[in-house]
Amino acid sequence: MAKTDAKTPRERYREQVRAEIKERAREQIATAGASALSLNAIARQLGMTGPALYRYFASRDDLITELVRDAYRSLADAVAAAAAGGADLAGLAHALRDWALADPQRYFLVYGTPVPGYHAPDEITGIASEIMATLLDASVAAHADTDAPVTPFTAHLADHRRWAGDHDAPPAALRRALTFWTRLHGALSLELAGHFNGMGFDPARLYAAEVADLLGGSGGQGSV
Amino acid sequence: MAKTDAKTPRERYREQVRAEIKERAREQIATAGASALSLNAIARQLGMTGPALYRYFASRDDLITELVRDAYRSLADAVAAAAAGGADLAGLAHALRDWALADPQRYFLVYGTPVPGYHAPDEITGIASEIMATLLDASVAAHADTDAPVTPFTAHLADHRRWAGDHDAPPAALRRALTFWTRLHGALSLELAGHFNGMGFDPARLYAAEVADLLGGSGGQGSV
DNA sequence: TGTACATCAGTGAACGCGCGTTCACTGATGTAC
DNA sequence: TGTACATCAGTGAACGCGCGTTCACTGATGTAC
Repeated sequence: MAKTDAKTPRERYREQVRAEIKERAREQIATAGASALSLNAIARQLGMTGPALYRYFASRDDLITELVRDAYRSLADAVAAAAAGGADLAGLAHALRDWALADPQRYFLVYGTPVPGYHAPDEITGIASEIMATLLDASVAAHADTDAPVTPFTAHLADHRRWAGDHDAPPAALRRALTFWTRLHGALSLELAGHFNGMGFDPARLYAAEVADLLGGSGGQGSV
Repeated sequence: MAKTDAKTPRERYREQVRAEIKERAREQIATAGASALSLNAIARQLGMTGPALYRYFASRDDLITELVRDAYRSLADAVAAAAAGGADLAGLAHALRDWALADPQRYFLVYGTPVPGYHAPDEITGIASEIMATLLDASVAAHADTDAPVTPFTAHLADHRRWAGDHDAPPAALRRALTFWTRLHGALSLELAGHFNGMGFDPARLYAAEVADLLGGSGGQGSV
C-alpha cells in the first residue's frame, strides 16, 4: 500500500502548487466574484509568470470547473460528516448553514447565478445525488410519516422519484427532503446575498424557525 | 399639463435610444450573463460606435445599475398589479413565479449572486420596501392570525419589525410574509438555476405545494 | 420666411490596459546503468 | 559513486483581442429674432 501510492517529491510539489493556485483563485472570487478571476493575477501572487499555470490547469475554465467541483465535494463532505456524527435533519440543517457562512462565495459557486449555456459535468451531478441521498436518509429517520396525509404533491412525488435514485423513502420523506432543500436554500441565499441587511431581525432565528417547521410537529408555517 | 411634460422630438429620440440600449443589454445578459455585458458590442448592434453610448449612460456600471433598478421596479409593479387586481397571497405567489419565468436572468439581476462590495443605491432599497409592503398587506388579509400560536420566532419578529416600516401587521402576518418570501425564493431560484433539471418532478407542483403550505390550513410541511 | 446661432448626437482616432493562450527555450531535478 | 540521459517546471516573447473611456471634431437638428 505504501508502495503504490507513495508520492515522489515532484508529485508532492505539483500538488502543493495546484493547491496554492486554487487557494488564490478562491481568494479572488471571494473578493471580486468569479468573473474577476484572472490567471495572470494568480501567477503574479505566486511569484510566477502566467504561462506557468498551464502546467497545472489546462485553461481558465478548467480551473473554475475544478473549484466548483471542490465546492460541491466540500458540501457533500460536510453533510455526510454531520450525518455520520449522528445528526438528525435539524443537525444537517445547521451543518449546512455553518458550511455556507464559512465561505459565502463557495456557496454561490454551487447555488449562485448560473452561466447561461453552462452544463455541469457528470461528476458534479453525481455529488449532488450523494447530498440528496444523505438528506433522504435523515428525512426517513424523521418519522411522522406513518400518519402523514397523502397530498396531491406527495402523490406526484411518489410517481416522479427519479431524483431519489433507488432510495426507498416513502412519499412524505421525499417531500420533506425536497422541502428541506428548497426552504433552507431560500433563507440561506437571501441571507448570504445580504437581502436581510438592515431588516432588523436575526437571520439565525429565521433559519431555526424554518428548521423547526420542517420537522413539523404541529402547525406548519407559524408554529415556531 | 400637456404644456409642461410635452416632449420635444429630441427628447423622444433620446428616450428611444436609451430604451434600445437597455434592450440589447438585457439580451446580452440573458445570453451570456451580466459579466459579459459589453458597451462596444451593444453599440455595434445598434449600428453606432462605442463612444456614442456615453451620450446616454455615464459608464458601464451606470447602465448595469439601471438595469438592476428596472428589474426591481418591474417586480414591484408585477406584484402591485396582482394585488390591485384582487389577488390574495396565493395570487401574488403565482404572479411572482410568472414574472420570474418570463425572464430568468432578470430574476437573477435582483436575487442572484451578489458582487462583493457592491452596495445598492437607496432607490433600490425603497423599491424592495414597496414589495414587502404589498406582501404584508396580503399577509394580513390571509387571516388565521387570531388563533395563531405565539412562537419564539414570531415573538422575535414582534420585537424586530424595522423592515416592516410602519405596517401594523400582527406578528403572525410578519412571519407569513417573510416565509412567503424565503420559501418561494428557494423553490424559484433552484428551478431557474436548473437544479431541478432531470430530477423528474414538476417544479410547478412543488411551487404550488409550497404556496398551499404557506396558507397553512392544517398541517404545515406535508399538508399538500 | 429667412438668416445666425446654439445645441447635441455621433464619429474616428487614440490611450492604456489586461486578458488567455502558444511556443521555443533554459535550467534544475530525477532516473538508469 | 559517477556519468548520460530524460523529465518537466518555469521563463520571456509574442499574438490577437476586446475592453472602457477621453477627446477634439463634424454635421445635422432645433431655436431666436
